[in-house]
Amino acid sequence: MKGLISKINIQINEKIYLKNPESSELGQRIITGGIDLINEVGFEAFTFRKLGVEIKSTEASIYRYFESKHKLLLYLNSWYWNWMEYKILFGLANIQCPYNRLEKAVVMLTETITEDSDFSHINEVKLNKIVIAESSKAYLTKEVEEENKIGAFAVQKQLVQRISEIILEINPQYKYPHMLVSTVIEGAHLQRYFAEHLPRLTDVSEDTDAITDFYKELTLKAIK
Amino acid sequence: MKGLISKINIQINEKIYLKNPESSELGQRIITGGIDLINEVGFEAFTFRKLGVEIKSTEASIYRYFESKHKLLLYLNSWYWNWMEYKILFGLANIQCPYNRLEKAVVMLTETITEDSDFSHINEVKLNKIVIAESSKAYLTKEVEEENKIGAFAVQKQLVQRISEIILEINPQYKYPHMLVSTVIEGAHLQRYFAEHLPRLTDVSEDTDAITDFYKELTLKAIK
DNA sequence: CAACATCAATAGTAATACTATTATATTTGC
DNA sequence: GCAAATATAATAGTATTACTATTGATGTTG
Repeated sequence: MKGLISKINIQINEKIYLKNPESSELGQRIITGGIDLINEVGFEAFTFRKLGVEIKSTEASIYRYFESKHKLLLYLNSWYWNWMEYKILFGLANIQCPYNRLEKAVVMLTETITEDSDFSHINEVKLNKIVIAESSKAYLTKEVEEENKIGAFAVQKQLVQRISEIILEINPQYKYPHMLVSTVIEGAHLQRYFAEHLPRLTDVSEDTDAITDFYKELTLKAIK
Repeated sequence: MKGLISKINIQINEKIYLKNPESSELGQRIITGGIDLINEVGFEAFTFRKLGVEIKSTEASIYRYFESKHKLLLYLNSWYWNWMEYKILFGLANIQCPYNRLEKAVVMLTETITEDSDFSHINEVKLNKIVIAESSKAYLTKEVEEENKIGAFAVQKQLVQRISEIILEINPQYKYPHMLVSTVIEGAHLQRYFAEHLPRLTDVSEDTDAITDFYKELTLKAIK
């Protein structure tokens, strides 16, 4: 089982980094250590200096790999969505019925990641937490459009496109497939965050996964 | 018309500021100037020093009113949701049918603000842009829970609660009213942002207001 | 094995977020 | 009516942050 997926090499847009962190041992430590530290202190308090101490390197060396901490966040975000796309592609491979395909995709997009696939030095459970709490900061900036031009958000857009196509297969008349998919993706992340920190904004239930349930139901009703 | 609404005084949680910006002329300049500057340069690049120059005061004087730029953002956010609650309360006053009440509320929550109500020194059109692009940064921090404890997000929570109650009036069996409402509110903001900066993630149409249309339809179908 | 490229460390700079202290008005109590 | 108390904002900082210029060490190739 591990065989197939472990061979997958996640390719990140070259314009996001200065030097490919996959290409050296220090680069990999920057990524794993960065994920740990951002999770620990949050993106605002995260600095390359602190990361340097953590991974026993220096600020300046980290700047060889990433122009800024914002670019590192773009990298992590891209990695996550690349990984998610593989995961979904793989998960949908044997499903023919578009209804079932859509349902499975929504579940995979909205469920919490609880297992590290372990095919790289990147822990997807921790990375999922960063995507939930920090990734909107990757595009809510004055630089979005330039970063979009260099392809920093291409993976997400492709994934939204792919799932929109399944929706159109089910209901070719449906007017808002992209809005629905991006609402589900971003909404689910927000709900997970709310459930943990601002429960009054959500409807948490202990046993079943209310968030996945809610978005599954919402999607299927919306495209009817 | 202006009579009624102009008498409304928006009260902000005292724990958010050091000195009430409504209480002095400088305080009001901090708010109006702050809104302008955040809109212009974005929250990351916004500093109290720059604001001081803009409003012909100083950094230190602004620190008399707000402990940090983050607290100023919390203030603007609270002000906006307080204003929105008044607006919705007012807008629903003469509507009896819960279906129509819900529909009107969703429209008011998701439409773009194009007119400044002009009953204060605060421009709601500009403030709406800040809420869309920056307000998630108000709660996506490691300090959320403490800030939540002092009531920084009480207004939003109350509004979500109010609209959830309308939903339950229509369908008392519906399991996820809070999730639906917060998904609609945050989703609509995100879609407006995407439509402007990352159109591939949405379905923009020039003539009608696709975003309001989408969320109206989504809400009504969801609670069926 | 010399030329060249790759790599990471030292030691900075400019700008940012935030504060301690003082000077100047304004209000209040008697 | 004026001294004491208070409100107000300015000056002049500090500590930290994001980011860079330069150099020395290591590895690679013709």
